[in-house]
Amino acid sequence: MSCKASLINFFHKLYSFYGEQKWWPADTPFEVAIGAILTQNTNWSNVKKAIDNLKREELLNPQSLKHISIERLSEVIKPSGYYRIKAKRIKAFIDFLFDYYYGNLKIIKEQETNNIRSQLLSIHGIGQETADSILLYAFEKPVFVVDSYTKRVISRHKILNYNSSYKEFQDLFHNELKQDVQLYNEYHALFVRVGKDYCKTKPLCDGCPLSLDRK
DNA sequence: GACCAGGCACATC
DNA sequence: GATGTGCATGGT
Repeated sequence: MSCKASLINFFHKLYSFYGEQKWWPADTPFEVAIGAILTQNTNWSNVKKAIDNLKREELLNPQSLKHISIERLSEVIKPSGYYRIKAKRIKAFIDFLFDYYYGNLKIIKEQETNNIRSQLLSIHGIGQETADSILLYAFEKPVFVVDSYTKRVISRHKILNYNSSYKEFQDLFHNELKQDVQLYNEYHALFVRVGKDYCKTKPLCDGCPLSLDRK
């Protein structure tokens, strides 16, 4: 089928239009994981404020987050929105980290990808997109991250229905593209970039590098 | 003031 | 399995 050509073609169009995105914007894998939780249904500019707060308070490390109260954590991450829920989710992640891995992310990375994924999914507040973001951007595993922008673009091009499952979208990319961490890294980041610019009200409208009107 | 943003869990049918 | 709802801030 022509999906292979289409998907890699989309990638090249986006890449030549926007260039390298240099994701994930974080200094450490741990920061990626916390950022992945904070960015759930939230603009990154708000997440950045929360992360800056955590850094300023010297809280952006497993030990500090293990000992901080959930109330205090809520206040620090407030700008990211949904702060009460996200504080619980971060705590659940930290508990997992200390219950099974001595608070050390490096130990997790050595395991098989699907094994890590199911462990992440068992943590309260970590769903498929958050788990896959951590797998790809923190652990550098070749897992394609599907987000709302991805679904909009793919469904607008009538490759899949918008209501298709997460797995169906992910399988599309896994099957049609080579399993390549750098490719998946850049591709997802480019979807987010093009989504921010063009997908708000009129996805793939005039001027968008993936516009339906230009071939 | 309305609308949106790099989701997820939970209730209900 | 599908659908609806609560969660919340800050930018446009």
